[in-house]
Amino acid sequence: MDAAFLQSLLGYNARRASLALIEQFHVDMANFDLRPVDFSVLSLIRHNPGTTSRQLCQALNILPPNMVVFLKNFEKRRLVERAPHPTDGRAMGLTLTESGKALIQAAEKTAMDSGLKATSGLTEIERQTLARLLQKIYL
Amino acid sequence: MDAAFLQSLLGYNARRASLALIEQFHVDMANFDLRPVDFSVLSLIRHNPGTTSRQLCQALNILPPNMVVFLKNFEKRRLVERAPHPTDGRAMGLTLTESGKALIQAAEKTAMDSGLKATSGLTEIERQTLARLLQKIYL
DNA sequence: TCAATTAGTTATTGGACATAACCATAATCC
DNA sequence: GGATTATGGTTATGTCCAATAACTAATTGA
Repeated sequence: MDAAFLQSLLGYNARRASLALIEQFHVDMANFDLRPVDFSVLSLIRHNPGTTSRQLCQALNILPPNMVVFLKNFEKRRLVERAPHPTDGRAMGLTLTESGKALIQAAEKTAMDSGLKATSGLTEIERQTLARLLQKIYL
Repeated sequence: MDAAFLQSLLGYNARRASLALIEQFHVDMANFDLRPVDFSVLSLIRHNPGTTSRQLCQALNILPPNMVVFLKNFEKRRLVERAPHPTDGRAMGLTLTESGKALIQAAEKTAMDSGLKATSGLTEIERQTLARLLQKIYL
């Protein structure tokens, strides 16, 4: 099967690689019960304590109604807590609970290892080049 | 918002870049009424006339029941024709109609331009490097 | 002050992908 | 050569995820 033309398209290559990485992610993160988007949200809260739902939506390109579902789920799992925002009465400041911190800390380590496993054919230099070029596209 | 950690993960970068490329694809391909997966299927049939549904499924990592829907749609639009396979009585050989050829030929040109537009911050060398590294992940 | 904007939420919809079960033909192997 | 297994294709269905519409409450700003 000749797929040479498709393989000349960056969109095709990016999508196929992305799916391969996500597949590995699912395997390695099974113990955490975290999908990629869950992981991203928790990681952002960890590194930006007190952030709001809206800020997370903008950072991750997620629509607010969907974020509500994620956060509600995190609260039910006692991973995230919501406190009144200090300056904006409409917003809620988001922070991780102790178990949330423990979970995302371990999950981040696992995610890094998963990425390395899925890109075992690349050198460390190539990984850095790849990350840099991909960021030039979406940032 | 500090997203430095997420940006160190290749999976995150690949997914975000992939979504950005697909978004541009949708804009530019609006006139063709082809989603990325439709485009990929038609392009493969163009470059592999006589191929079977199963071969397309394997090449694009699509499950057979979903491919049926795509191909049925293409037949309804008079873009693809199915003929009895010369050697396998179960299979059908897939070819493009004249209008199918005309459509995908124009669509391929548009898709290439779309990819260039979405990666305007990259040099041609960088695009080639990126494609090569991404293929190392999923091939 | 009051109109416009923003943060958050609820309910619902639509699309993409996966699963189960099935028929017809091919290939395999006593 | 006939039974068994595997494969190509199909139908129906289910699930998960992203998008839309509509709403409340609070803030901003002319």
